[in-house]
Amino acid sequence: MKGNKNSSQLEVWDHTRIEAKWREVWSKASLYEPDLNSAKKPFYNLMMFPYPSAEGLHVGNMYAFCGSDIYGRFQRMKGNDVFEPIGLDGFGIHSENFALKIGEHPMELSKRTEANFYRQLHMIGNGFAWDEKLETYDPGYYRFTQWIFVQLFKSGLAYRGKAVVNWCPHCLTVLADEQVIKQNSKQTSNSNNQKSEVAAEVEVCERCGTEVERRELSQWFFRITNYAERLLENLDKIDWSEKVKVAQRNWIGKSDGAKVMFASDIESNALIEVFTTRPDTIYGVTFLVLAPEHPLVTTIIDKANGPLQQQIRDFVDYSLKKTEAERIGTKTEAKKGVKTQEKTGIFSGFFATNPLNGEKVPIYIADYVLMTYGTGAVMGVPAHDERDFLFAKKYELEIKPVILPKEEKWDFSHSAFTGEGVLANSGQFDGLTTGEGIQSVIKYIKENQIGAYFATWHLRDWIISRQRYWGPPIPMIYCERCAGDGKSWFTISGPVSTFPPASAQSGQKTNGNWLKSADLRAVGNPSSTATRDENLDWDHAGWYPVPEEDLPIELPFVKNFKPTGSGVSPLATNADFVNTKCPGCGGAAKRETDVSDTFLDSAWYFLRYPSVNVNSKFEIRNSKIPWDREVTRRWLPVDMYIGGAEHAVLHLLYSRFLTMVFYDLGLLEFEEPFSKFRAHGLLIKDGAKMSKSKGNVVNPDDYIRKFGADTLRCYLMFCGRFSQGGDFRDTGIEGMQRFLKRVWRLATNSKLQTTNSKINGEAERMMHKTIKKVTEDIESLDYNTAIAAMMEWVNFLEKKIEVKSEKSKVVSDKKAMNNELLTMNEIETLLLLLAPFAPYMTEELWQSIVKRQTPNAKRQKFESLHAQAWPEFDENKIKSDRTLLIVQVDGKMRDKVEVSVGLSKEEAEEAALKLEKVAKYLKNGKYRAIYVPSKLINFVTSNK
RNA sequence: GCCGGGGUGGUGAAAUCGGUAUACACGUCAGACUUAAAAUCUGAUGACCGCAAGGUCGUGAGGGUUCGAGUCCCUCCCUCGGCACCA
Repeated sequence: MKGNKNSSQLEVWDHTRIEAKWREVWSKASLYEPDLNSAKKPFYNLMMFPYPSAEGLHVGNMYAFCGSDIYGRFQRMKGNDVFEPIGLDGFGIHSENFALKIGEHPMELSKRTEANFYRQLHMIGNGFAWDEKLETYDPGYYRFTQWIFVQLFKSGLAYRGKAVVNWCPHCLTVLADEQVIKQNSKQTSNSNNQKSEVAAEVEVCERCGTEVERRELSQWFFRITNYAERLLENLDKIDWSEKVKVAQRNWIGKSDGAKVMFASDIESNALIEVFTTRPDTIYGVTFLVLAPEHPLVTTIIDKANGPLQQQIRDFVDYSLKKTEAERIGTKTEAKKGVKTQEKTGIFSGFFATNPLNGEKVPIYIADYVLMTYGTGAVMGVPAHDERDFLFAKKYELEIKPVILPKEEKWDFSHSAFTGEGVLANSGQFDGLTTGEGIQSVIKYIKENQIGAYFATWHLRDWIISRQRYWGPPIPMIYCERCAGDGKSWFTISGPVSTFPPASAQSGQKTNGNWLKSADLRAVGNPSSTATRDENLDWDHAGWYPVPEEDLPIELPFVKNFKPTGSGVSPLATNADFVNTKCPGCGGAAKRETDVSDTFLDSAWYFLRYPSVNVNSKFEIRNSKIPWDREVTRRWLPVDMYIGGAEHAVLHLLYSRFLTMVFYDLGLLEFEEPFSKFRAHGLLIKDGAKMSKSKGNVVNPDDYIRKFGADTLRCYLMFCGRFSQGGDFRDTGIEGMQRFLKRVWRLATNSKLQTTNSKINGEAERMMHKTIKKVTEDIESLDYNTAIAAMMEWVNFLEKKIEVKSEKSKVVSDKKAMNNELLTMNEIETLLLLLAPFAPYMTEELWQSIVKRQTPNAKRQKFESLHAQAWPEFDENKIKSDRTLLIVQVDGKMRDKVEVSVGLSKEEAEEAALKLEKVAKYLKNGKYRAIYVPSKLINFVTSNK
C-alpha cells in the first residue's frame, strides 16, 4: 500500500494549526519534564535566562534559545533525561529604567512583560520544563537571594566599606567595575587649524551607556578577590569557549612579581614598598616614584621645607584634579598610546636606599603611578621600562643598564630595553638570565627580609549595593546604639565558626579554611586579597543580618520609585520599611535601604531550577537552603551552558565565585557551576547590528505568524556558524520555507513505500553519510552545515523519485529510468535528523506518516518523535568501492576519473594516463608521480 | 602595546591531519507551466580570453616551505572583541 489515509489533511502544511496542536499535546504529556528525583541519565541543558524586556522577545534571544534547544533535543534523543528550564531575570536597572521611561510602576510592568515574554517563549518550540520556571522578582526566589547575602556576611565575604566607586549619573547608582565598559567615541578635535579624528576612550554604564563618574561612598562589597587565584586556576579545568576564558584571565589580571622595601629618609622607619614584575632589574633603579594618593605623600608635604612644600602640594592637587578630568573626559589618544604620553612629576626632596646595592636614589611623586595598582609606589628603572625611561629623560635622571640583550647592541640613550637578557652591573647576580635573575633576587630579598614574591591582580571586590528600587532589599539592619557600643552580629553571635558548615555534617572535606572569629577573611583564598580592600574601612559595628526566619524582606510598593541621586535608595523614603528592631539589643534600628545588584539575582538561578518544586529537607539556622541536596547532586553542575560572550566577566565570573563560596561553605559538592560553556555569536540584520536606535530590531512574532516557528528556527540556525553569529535577511527565510515545504511534500508523497524495504547502494550511502554529518555537526554546534547536509540529502531523494518532475509534468527520459521508490526508512531517518531543528512539523509528519495516527490533545500518552532514539550511522556503509581520483599535472587539477578504491600507484597511473586531458601534458614522458592512495595522483614534470 | 576571533563569489556562508576552492542557500539570468501573476519546477551563474574545445587568473597584501597552500612559516594591512600609564 502506498500513500497515507488522511492525505487530504496533509496536503497543506498549516504551520499555525500544527504548532498550536503539538504545544498542547506535548504539555499534556509532560514530554519535557524529566523526573527530577530519579532520572537515570540527567542532562542539564541551560541557556542564559533573559531580561523580560517590555518590547518583547528579540529575535537574537530566540536565536540563542533555539541553538540551545537543538542541542538539548539532540541529547534527549541520544537517551538522556534532558532538563531545559526557563525563567526571567526581571529584577534590575534595565527593567526599572524602562518602567521610569514609560511611567509605569515596575511591579505592574513586570506582570505585563512576564505574560508577553512567556507567550513568546512558548511559541518558539523549545522543550522547556515549564513546571520549574522562576522569576528573580518573585519573593519566593529573592528570599534566597537575600539568604545568600546573609551567608556571605556571616562568612566575612560581604563587608561594608568606603571606597571610590563608579557612579552612573543617569541610573543614579553605583556600579561594579565589571559593569563599567570602555567605549571608543570618535571625536573631532581642532589642533593646528587641522581637523583630526581622535579616538577617545570613555567609561560608560553597561546598562544605559552614560559616562560614569567617581564618588567616594560607603557600599556593600563581596570579597571576590579572595577567590582570584582559584577563579584563575580553575579555568584550565573547565570546557569553555576559549575567548571567554581569555576574557576572564585578562579581567582577573594576575601579574607575578615581588614586593621590595626601600628605606627612606622621610622619617625614621618610613619604608616604601614597591611592586615590580622585574626584580631582576633592581640594580638599575635610579629613582623611586610614589602615586599622588600614596599615604606617605601627606608626610612628605608636612616635612617639606620652603617653597618646595607648596610646589608639592600644588602638584598633588593638580594631579588629583587631572585624574578626575581624565576620568570624565578621557582624552587618551588611542593611536599614540601609553609610550608617548607625557609623564609629569615632582621631586619630593627625599631619598630612598636601594636595599640591594645601598645606592641612594631620589623619591619623586608622579601621576603615572596609580594608587589602585600594586603598592602605589614604583622603582624607577629607566633602562628597562618605557614609562620610567620617558620620566628619566624629562627630569634628567640617570639611565643605568643592568640587562643586556643577548645578541644585538642596544642604545640605552635612545630607548628602554624591556626584553629578556643577561644581568650586568648587578653584583652577585651578574651573568644570570632574566628568568634566573628574577628567581635569585626574590630568594635574596626573602632571605634578607627586604621583600618577597608577590602577585598583583586586576580583579577588584564586587560592589553589591545599588541605590535603586527594583531589586531585593539588602537584608541588613543597622543599630546606632550597638554601633556605639562596638557590638555587631559578630560579637553577639560569638565566633563565626558556630555557623554550621554543611560539610561537617555530611562528613565531607571542604577546600576553604573554616572560619574563626579572628579571621573573618578566611573563606576563599586569603593570599589573593587585592590591594584596594586593604584600604577600605570595614566597620561592621552596629550591623546585623536580618534573622533568616524573617526572610524574605519583601520589597514594599513605593509609589515614587524614582532614584533620588542622593546616594540612597527610594526605599529610604518609606518609614514603615526603614524602621525596625535591632536583632542584637532589641532597640530601634534602621534597615539597609539599598537593593542588591541584579547580577546577584542571576549568579545563582541555575542552582534553583531543579529545586523549584522540591522542599529541601536541609536547613541552616531554621532556614531552608535554596536547593535540595539530593536533586542538586543529580543535576548539577550544568552539563551544557550556552549564552552570550558579553557576560564573560559579569554573570559568568560572579556565578563561578558564588559556586566556590557555596562549595567552601559545604552547601555544594562542586566548585565550578558550568562544566561546559559555549558562547554563541551575534545575530545581525542586513549586515548591521540590531538596535533600537537603528529601528532594525526583529521581533519574531511576525515571522512566526507568516512562516511558522519551525522555518524561523531553521533559518536562524542556517545564517552562519552558531559560534560566529549570522546575518538575518528576509529573503533568506523564504528559502528555508521552501526547503521545509519540500520535506513536507517528500514525506507526503504518493511514491512513499510503506513497506520497510531495504535500501542499498548510493541511497544507503547518502543516508549514512547524512546521519554522520548531522550528528557530528550538532555535537560541535555547527548547525548551519548540519542543515546544509540535510538539504543535500533532500535534493538527492527528490532526484531519486523525481517528485519534482511529477509536479511539473516534465520527465526527462534519462531520469525516468532511474526512478526509484522512497523507503519508509529514509523518511523516518530524515524526520529524526530534522526533529531538533523543526520540532513541530517533524512531529506532525512522524505521527501521521510513520505512526499513522493523529493524537489529539486529550490523549495523555503517546510516542513522541522527540522521545525516539537518534539514528545511528554505520561507517562501513558510507564507504564506497568506487572513488573519484583527482589527476593533477604539476599540482594543477586537469581531470578526474572514477576508479575502484584501494588501487595501487601503478593502476592509478595507468588509469590517469588514459585521460586525454592528462596525457597531452606528458607527451615527452619525463615525469614522476606522487600518489595519495585512492584520492589523488600528481604528475610532476619539472625538475624540482 | 599585549591577547583572542575574523578577512573566501553579486550576498549569507562551506572547505583548515596540506590534496577537486566556492558545498548549502539567497540573489540574478534564461526556460517550463499559466490568459496573466504568484507558487512550483528545469538549467546557468568566481573573473577574464574564446564560436567552441580549452586556457589563464583567483581565498586581505607581499614573501617562503612543498610535487601540491584558503589551510603551514615569515613580514605586513584591515576589522571585531578583551585588557592596558598594570610598574
